[in-house]
Amino acid sequence: MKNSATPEKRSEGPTQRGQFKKRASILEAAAEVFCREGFAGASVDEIAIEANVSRQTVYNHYCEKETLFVAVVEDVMSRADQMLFSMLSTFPVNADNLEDDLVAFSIRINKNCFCNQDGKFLRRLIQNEGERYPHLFETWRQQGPGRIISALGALFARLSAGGSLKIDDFDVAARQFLALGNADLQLMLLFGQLPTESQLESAARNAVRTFLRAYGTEKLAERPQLAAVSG
Amino acid sequence: MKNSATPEKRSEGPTQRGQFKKRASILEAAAEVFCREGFAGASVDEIAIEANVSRQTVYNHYCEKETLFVAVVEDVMSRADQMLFSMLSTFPVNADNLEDDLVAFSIRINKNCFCNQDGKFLRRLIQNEGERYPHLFETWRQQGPGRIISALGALFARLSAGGSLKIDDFDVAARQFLALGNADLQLMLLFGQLPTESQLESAARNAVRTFLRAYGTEKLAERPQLAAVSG
DNA sequence: GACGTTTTAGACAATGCTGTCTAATTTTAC
DNA sequence: GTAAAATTAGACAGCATTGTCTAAAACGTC
Repeated sequence: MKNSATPEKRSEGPTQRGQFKKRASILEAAAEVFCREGFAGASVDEIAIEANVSRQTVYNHYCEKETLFVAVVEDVMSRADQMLFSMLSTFPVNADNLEDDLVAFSIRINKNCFCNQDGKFLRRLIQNEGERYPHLFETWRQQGPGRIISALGALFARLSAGGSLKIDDFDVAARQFLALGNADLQLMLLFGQLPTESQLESAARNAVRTFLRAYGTEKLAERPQLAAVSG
Repeated sequence: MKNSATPEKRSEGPTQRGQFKKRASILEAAAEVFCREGFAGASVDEIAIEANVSRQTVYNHYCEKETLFVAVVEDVMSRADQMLFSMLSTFPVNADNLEDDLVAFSIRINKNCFCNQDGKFLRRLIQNEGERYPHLFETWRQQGPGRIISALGALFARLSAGGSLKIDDFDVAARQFLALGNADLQLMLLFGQLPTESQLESAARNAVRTFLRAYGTEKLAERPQLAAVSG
């Protein structure tokens, strides 16, 4: 009874035993190649080679290129999702040292959500294929940015109620916080480059400083801005 | 002497007479298709059909798909460039009504640079092919965002000297101004959607309000923020 | 109307990619 | 060690695409 492993239409390939290493290796390689070449430009051969796997094995696990693509996107999204969750659940709310806390938070969210390989993948693929696979990214849209915004908004609401901030619209402030945190990095990110530690640091400092100038209460001393990121 | 119109390696196709309509039509269609499908996904046939032109005509004007792609990118970039120039050269510096002036400017720069078809094209293509064609986009990087930033920085320096603003680092402030102007629109832009007039308006209001809270001098009354953009 | 140029439709070879198939080989569980 | 499951290399058909070529048609200008 050969070919019993052939994946049916929506099956997920070899089902029973513990050969997860191949799957993981395929997913990882596929993410790399899809990110580099786009969906149309990526060839299954290239992915198989980069995964140290035969092409047939790829087709054993994922019946079509598109199935593989969807699996990769879902994999990256779920990783990004749990990363985001762990980040939001550990945010310190000390209120004293608010500036340093916000800087640390901005650095962490940039490093772990926007400025890593997964963030690059999602940005690129959503921008390219988002219109072609509306429902595939729609869930991410709600669970990713949507949850960041509302969690940040809730945080700002608490800080506002506690008197550390003075904010009218919490969601607007949340979007602005994220936008300011990317202000110095956007150009590099557009070109696919990832920032260094010190670029992350100075971008976050500049962002938080301006954010607190706009929304902070009168506790904050005025310090000079850091130098711009050349990127 | 047939085939005298065949483009040599770097020639630009049929040279003498006034058949610019075909060229323009090809460039327009190619921009559309490259933007929609990416470089690898776009077929020359598709472009020819969308341009109402035979495939051979495309090859008469541009000897390869890549030649056409470079021409399209340069065309879009030059259009974006002169649009940017006309925008920066007409900025009003009244200093009274600073808020409304900045709002109008933010709307105009978003509408004419980031949130139109050319902006969408450049964002998409740079993100996808930027690493593959480094020098092609490098000039844009300097002449596009670079000039916006420094022109805005210079403007802010003037306003700062005149006492309307209080800014430490003008380039940082310029980047932040642009980032704030996009804060409410980034998600739509990522998904390839273009904002409506009223979304542009409210995004700009929110941005300028926060910007002036951070950098304005004490002339500004406090008004409530507008509702968030749902897009 | 004549002439040179441009455009067109279609055929064409070369190439690369997708997805299938097969038969041999390796891995894994027990 | 054995048997089932998974992997491999390779060949393969089908298809789309790129870029070339040709001969006919359309165009523009004088």
